[in-house]
Amino acid sequence: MEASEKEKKSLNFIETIIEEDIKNHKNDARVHTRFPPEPNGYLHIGHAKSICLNFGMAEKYNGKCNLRFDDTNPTKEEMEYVDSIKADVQWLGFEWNGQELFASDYFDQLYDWAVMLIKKGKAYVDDQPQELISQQRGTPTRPGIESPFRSRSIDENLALFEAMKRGDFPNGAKVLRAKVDMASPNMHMRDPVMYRILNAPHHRTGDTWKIYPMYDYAHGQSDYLEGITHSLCTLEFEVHRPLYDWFLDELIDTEYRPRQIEFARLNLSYTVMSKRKLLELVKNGVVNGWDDPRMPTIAGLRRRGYTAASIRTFADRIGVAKRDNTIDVGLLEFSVREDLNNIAPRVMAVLDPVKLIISNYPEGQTEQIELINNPEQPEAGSRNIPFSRELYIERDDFMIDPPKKFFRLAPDKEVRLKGAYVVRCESYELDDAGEVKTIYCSYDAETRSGTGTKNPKVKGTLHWVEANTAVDAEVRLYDRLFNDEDPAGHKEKDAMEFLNPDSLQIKTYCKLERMLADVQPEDKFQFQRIGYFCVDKDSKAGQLVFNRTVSLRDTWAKMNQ
RNA sequence: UGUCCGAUGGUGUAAUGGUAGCACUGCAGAUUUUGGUUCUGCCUGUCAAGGUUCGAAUCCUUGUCGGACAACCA
Repeated sequence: MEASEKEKKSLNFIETIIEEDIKNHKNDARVHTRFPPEPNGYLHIGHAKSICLNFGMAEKYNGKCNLRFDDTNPTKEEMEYVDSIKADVQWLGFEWNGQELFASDYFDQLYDWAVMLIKKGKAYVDDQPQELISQQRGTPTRPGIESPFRSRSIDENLALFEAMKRGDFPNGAKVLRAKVDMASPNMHMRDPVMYRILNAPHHRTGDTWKIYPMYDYAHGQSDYLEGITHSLCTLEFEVHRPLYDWFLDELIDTEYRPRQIEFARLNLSYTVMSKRKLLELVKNGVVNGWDDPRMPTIAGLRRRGYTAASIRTFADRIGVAKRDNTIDVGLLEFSVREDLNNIAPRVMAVLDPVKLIISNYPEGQTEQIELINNPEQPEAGSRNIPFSRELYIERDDFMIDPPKKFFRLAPDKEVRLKGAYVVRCESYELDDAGEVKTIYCSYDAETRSGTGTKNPKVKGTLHWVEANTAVDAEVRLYDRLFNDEDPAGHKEKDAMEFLNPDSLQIKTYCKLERMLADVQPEDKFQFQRIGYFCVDKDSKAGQLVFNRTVSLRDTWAKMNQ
């Protein structure tokens, strides 16, 4: 049955290719992918798509997936990022094949191959400065012209390249170029640079190397050395593919060949995704670091309260194709709500408290109210919370002069207090500022939940917290960082002009039911009727801090828009 | 005035020459001691024009629109 279900499910274009390759016994019908981040920044939700794809294909086809750091540029890369990337991949729930790998593991082999290319007359040392080489490359619509050093003798090239390796020249003095075709309509084939001189220590190879390979020269061969079969990358590398194949053609002679396949990167509405823009947000202090809960980074989403499972489901839902796409950020929110709805314990929390006094409830009396922990999970059981004469309810749940469809509390109106009694608003008191200070109600002792004696139909049920036992907390309400659907998509305006000034709202005087006094960072809850919240890493006993992951669907708020 | 890639409801994604489906969103209703969840129903789509074919989202031609490419970045 499972097999027939699998057959029915349609394939994305990558799965189609893979299944075709398996059928043809290409590369011994192996499937081996890799996730190849450059360790120069934090992973974001776009990387998550790639991670889920690469690891997902390996899982689905009983293959393997490597984690390989593309560390060919020592001036940009740091060990710190290696660690954060590993942590993020693991948190997402994936296990890479063996040890993590590095392109720098292959520097020796890459060098030998470069020498081989020189000997074949397919590579040469160019002495020209960067600007000149750049000029000679032409433009997409005009062919380039050949470097005067292009026809150097093999021996000279060999000697020069070795001298480059030795460190005889300053940065930028020379480069090694592949001899391909300066007239190619593909810019990347116009004698691309293979090696540049970089007198910089590498985070793994230290001072061993003075020259470092370029991405194009390193990536395909790294894939080859690792036995990668399907090298999945984003669309912008499409034009690099002929070069990817060119190096492999010149260098190797086996039947096994890795194949580069490109897919469209993820774009999310109301979000920026480029490393540069993300860095700008951090550097300018718009957010508080890479793991700010408003950031689309894995670390940010995690701190925000997203579950790994919800991100994986999201990645499944958005699919994979080659056309440019912008996913509605609402789909991400839907995915996390769906997961949290199933797993998050329900608790009572009042974010904007106003005192409610039940005038006819005996002073000093307390009773225990039993509340279901999670209606979606009967086995999660129930708990008791105290109820007494003085409670807090949400300010929004009371209106002096309510509109017709307002199902909550108002003068002379009745509501049920969740799990407890039906109360009727008798009067209210304002403070000097004209804000509601206290609401006075009466209760009907026979309406207690579960007793069944009396169950009047009331339209609304409110959450509440017992005043004396409530614990205080700070709650951080997050909203989208940008007000514009495509903040980075404007030619004339910078994304930063569309920043949402209300992306963070801090509630300082929240009242929570007492069981929340003892929670740990990343613990997740549904604050009944409000949304999903998780404990922030800033939280301490006695100084609780919660982040709003996402609000509940709110048809009432929608009606009032 | 180059090369390559792409175009299916509002947003994504299927249909691989044979009934345009699914998800999200939106709308309407049912259930509900969360205005949550769940359930039901509905709206909305093949970029255009030709051609091939009994039959085209799918194949061909032309056009239109969008994207990528000119780091010693990845």
